[in-house]
Amino acid sequence: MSDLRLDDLDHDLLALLQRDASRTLRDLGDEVGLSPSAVLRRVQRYRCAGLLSHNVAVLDPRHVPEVILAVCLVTIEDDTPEEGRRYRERLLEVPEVQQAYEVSGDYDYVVVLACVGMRRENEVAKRLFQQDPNVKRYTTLFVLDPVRTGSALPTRGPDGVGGVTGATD
Amino acid sequence: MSDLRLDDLDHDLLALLQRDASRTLRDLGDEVGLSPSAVLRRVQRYRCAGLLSHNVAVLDPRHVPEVILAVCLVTIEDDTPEEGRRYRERLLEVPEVQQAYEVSGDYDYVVVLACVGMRRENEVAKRLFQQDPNVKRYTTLFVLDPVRTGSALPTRGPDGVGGVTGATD
DNA sequence: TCTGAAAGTTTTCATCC
DNA sequence: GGATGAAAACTTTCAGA
Repeated sequence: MSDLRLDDLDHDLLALLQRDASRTLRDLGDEVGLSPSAVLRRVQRYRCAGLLSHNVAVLDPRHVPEVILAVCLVTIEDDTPEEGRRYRERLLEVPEVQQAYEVSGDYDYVVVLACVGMRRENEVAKRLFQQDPNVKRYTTLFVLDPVRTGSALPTRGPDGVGGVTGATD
Repeated sequence: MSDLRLDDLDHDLLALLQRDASRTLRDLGDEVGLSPSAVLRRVQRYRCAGLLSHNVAVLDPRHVPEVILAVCLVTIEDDTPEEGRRYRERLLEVPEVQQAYEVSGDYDYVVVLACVGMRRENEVAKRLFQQDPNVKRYTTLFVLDPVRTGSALPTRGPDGVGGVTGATD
């Protein structure tokens, strides 16, 4: 794992790829002022470093009928690290768990569920929260409007903050 | 906007594409038992219907140093629909707002922030929550462990629930 | 609607600047 | 580091079953 210095072009490319990964190397190069092969060399560096992990297709939720999004705020019983590990494994077993975060503060976990139909939503909530012995209490916030979705990460901070590390193979 | 009937192969393909959109048509076809051109025809149907919107690159947060994820739970002052619209616009102006949901229940908005450095995190929280006249109160849950991230949607429910609609162009 | 082959791009790599 | 040009691979189209 070594440092991977990123210049402005790198930050731009990473932002573009996080918005749309289907653009050609030529297209990307035209936008940032580089040849296709120069873009490729940089992209390969990101991949080798483990910074760029993979590409995913994004579905438009408006075209998946009956899809329900819900944010669940979970408080767990005081438990051992081992029990926590097992609870996270149980979360990962359910494909409708779109996101799950262990957090600090007023709750212990934030879980985003994406289900087809309210019936499935209830099944999942029952399994993961009501019937789970590790869960003390939980509350569900149903999503009325997904104002913004995605998993884009910024790569640079306000000033010089934000070098990037990656494995050098 | 018309119905787009999906069979089991379609559900499988959509799940595969949401996991990894870089696989070739041949590769996908081999996995589900279809020729590359048959896969292409189906994928084009999803795109024309608006179901498949675009592809994005996923960064590994472990290789973006100083990246901080936080889930903010926001309660707003009673406001008009117009004020709500303007608040959502202010959220969308900030690139560090990775996700934002208007929700029902104990809070009004759930906002996921992804920032490089705690300093930037504080700047953004100040701007969007502390200084905003529409916000009554908010609480921040810092992410200790991103157990699962992503934006994958299921396309089928427990039983026959979950036909898919899309625009036919 | 699928298969299989042909045409057109894109990605990739070696080479040079 | 970046540009150029050739080779390989993939996507896309189309005729035929």
